[in-house]
Amino acid sequence: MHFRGINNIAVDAKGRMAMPARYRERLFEICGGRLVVTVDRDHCLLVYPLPEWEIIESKLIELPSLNKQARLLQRLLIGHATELDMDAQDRILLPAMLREFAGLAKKAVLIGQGKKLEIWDEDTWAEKKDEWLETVESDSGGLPAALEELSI
Amino acid sequence: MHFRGINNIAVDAKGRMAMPARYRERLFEICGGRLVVTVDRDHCLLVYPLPEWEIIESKLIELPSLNKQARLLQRLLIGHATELDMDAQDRILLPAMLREFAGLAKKAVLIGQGKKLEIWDEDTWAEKKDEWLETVESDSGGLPAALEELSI
DNA sequence: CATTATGTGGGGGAAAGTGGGGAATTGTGG
DNA sequence: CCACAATTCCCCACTTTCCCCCACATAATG
Repeated sequence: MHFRGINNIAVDAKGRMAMPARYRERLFEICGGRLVVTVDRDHCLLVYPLPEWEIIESKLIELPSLNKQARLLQRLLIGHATELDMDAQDRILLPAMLREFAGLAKKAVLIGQGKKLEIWDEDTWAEKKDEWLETVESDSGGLPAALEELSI
Repeated sequence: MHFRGINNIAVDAKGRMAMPARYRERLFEICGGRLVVTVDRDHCLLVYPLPEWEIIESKLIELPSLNKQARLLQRLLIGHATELDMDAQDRILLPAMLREFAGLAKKAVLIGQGKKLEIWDEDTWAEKKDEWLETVESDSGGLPAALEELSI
């Protein structure tokens, strides 16, 4: 049901990216290969099955229009949300603008994250990963309530 | 159903702008190509399908006339609202006054925002985007309740 | 080792985006 | 009311991008 795990992925000169085989069947069931890609504040890309994205989008649209934070999120997330269909070879074409945003060169990494997938530039991912390993240990102050009680 | 995603757009010397192909069919269904363009506080332009605009306009008109903010909004939004039809090539002609308002030069950006579209000058958009990305990270205090619990 | 599944790359046709000439329409001033 | 100017709109031509298709390379399977 959920996406998990990591895949090394090549992005070719045209900006295409093959969807790993293990996701294909499921993606066709869930959404007929219709995906939505958008940006994340950590400079990676988020990939949702279309129906899953629409739930999130609806929540965002319902937010009060005059609120500054709300508009900011709407513009970043909805503004960059691009609907992509998988082609006959089960690839998706990442728009140039989104590739630039995530600093995607030739080598990328696809990360399963539950209801969504994340695409990272390989180097960026490696850096961040090291960074997080340190942060998680030290900083356990100021967590939201739900996190304080989390048992993993 | 909703508008989303980003398009690079050229505004030609006459002030015309091609509507991206993926929106055309839908726009003709919804409103027969009849659009309303107006201004936004953030110096971009807002584009609504006519019926959608009429809902917004009604809400604005119903606001209390003695409230300063309300009058201000009414004058800005209703005052600048211009009805535009798409031409035979699916382009719209942006009035000079609105182009100036948004600082639109040759290169612009069209952003899907749910029920409406936004038109930005390319440079302005890039600046704002960077600004927002920083804001999102640092400032997560003082969010409306609906935002605190948002899971994306 | 043969055979199938999976990833990767590129050529070419179709569609979308862009720009400019000129006709038709509108508005303005005499 | 007419002449002139400005604007708007339609048409055509060019350029760029996208997407379908085929081909091969690499890895997994029996």
